[in-house]
Amino acid sequence: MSTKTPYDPSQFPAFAVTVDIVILTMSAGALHVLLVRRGEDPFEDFWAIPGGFKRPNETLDEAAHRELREETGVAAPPVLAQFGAYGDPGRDPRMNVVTVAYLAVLRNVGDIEAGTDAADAALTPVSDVLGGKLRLAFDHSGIVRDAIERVRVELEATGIATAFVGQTFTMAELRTVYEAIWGVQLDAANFRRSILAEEGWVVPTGRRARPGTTGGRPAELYRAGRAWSHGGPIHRTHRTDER
Amino acid sequence: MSTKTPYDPSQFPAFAVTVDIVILTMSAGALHVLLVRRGEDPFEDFWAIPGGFKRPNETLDEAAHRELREETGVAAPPVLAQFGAYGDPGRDPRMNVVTVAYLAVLRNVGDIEAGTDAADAALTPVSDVLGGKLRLAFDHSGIVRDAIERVRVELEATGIATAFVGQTFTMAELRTVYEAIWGVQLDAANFRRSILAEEGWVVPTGRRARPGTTGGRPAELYRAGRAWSHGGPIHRTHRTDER
DNA sequence: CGCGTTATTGTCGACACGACTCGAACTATC
DNA sequence: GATAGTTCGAGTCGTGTCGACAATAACGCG
Repeated sequence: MSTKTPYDPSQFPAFAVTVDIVILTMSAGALHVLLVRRGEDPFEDFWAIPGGFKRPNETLDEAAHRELREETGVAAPPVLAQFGAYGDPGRDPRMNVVTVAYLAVLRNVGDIEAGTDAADAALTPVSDVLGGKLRLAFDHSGIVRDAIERVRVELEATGIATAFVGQTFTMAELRTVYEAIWGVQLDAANFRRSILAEEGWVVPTGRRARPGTTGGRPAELYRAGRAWSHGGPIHRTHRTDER
Repeated sequence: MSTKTPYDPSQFPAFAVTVDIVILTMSAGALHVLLVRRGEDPFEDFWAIPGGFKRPNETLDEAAHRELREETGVAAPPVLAQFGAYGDPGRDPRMNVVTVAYLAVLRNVGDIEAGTDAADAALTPVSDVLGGKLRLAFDHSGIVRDAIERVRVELEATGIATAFVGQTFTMAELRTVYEAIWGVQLDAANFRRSILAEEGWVVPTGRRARPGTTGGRPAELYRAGRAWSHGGPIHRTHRTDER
């Protein structure tokens, strides 16, 4: 009723604050998430997303960068953004833990393999997590689900798509990002037009990719220009195999 | 390098976790935020957004509902959604505090006045906060800024607009919400068509509002139907007086 | 060189959106 | 009660976008 809270501020409850990271990347035309296998007691041998305790003298963003660097060796990811906080009582049976979840996007798998132990970490298709095939430790399944939903929205509103492809890329590679994340089929011709209509977002390099083993006309190579913030070129209208 | 963190988990640093709420409502055609005046030492007499400590036996959402009820008396707000976490070192000079920020939307001012002390709380135009006229306690100015940006995005992607108007409303009232939050002018005729085109979102009641003192044809009254989740009817294309 | 494959360019119809106009229904004032 | 002013609802029209589809270009391979 009153503005005075009935809770004594001098006796505030203590929490552990952790930063967990959902690391996404494209592999073989499908969206993958980096998982680590737990070796300790709660949820031992379960797969989990990497994370760790926040230190008092660092910001949340700095903690996320530090954890990502410790896990993968990547110092400057294309995308590393906070997207949610999770603090349900009992989500960690040992103590009261509030975790701040981050979404990271890496360009290719080579970056990940360099910094992590292959036995303890693995790239897993996100469909295994979304479909319930693979149950993660703690509430990490729900956190991954929320991260995917976030990246689906960001894909339409921002230029996050270029974070999934290499420094130079073809239109087909970029289109695969949209198709894999949204689960739709996009017309190649219309996609190309829409991307090029957003002036300055992709810049032609003049070079061409060499065709694959199946032949075909070589595709032009582009590199990412500036990012946009409102109203990207590709909009989510028709949905085919939505999950 | 390795997956083993060099930080000892048994000696994790303790944090206080708070939940702060940016409470938004429409008043006199402009977007307003509810602020409370601090009476205690850090930032005494500064304006701040309401909030309080999270308890170990409640979820973050439950803590937000409890704080909102304590501050305003409102038990079931149309919108109460988490949008960010803030944990910069030194943001609270007393101790290490990580706060989880929530966005609340209330229908009208009457709800607020009932549960709070008028001397300690006030509805303030968000333009005063965004424009830098009013500097809030802690990092609350930035938190409010992020909340406004969030509601601007949600306005385009979801049906959050109806949360700002009453249970029944006219097209002009609903249009005012978009115009105030985006800072644009919308054509009344085209707005009406776009809203009605999204089938089932607003439901005509058959009744009519009585005209104001200036006369005019009485407007039809609508009530909110289902909410949508992707691709609302009104899109942000032209911008006039953007801040 | 012909064929399959892939990338790029072209065309066309449907539809959404913004700018604008006009009629409908009410209040206020003379 | 007639008229002006005001607000809302409905119609029109031109432009631009978007999706579907066809046509052409550039490669590898046999």
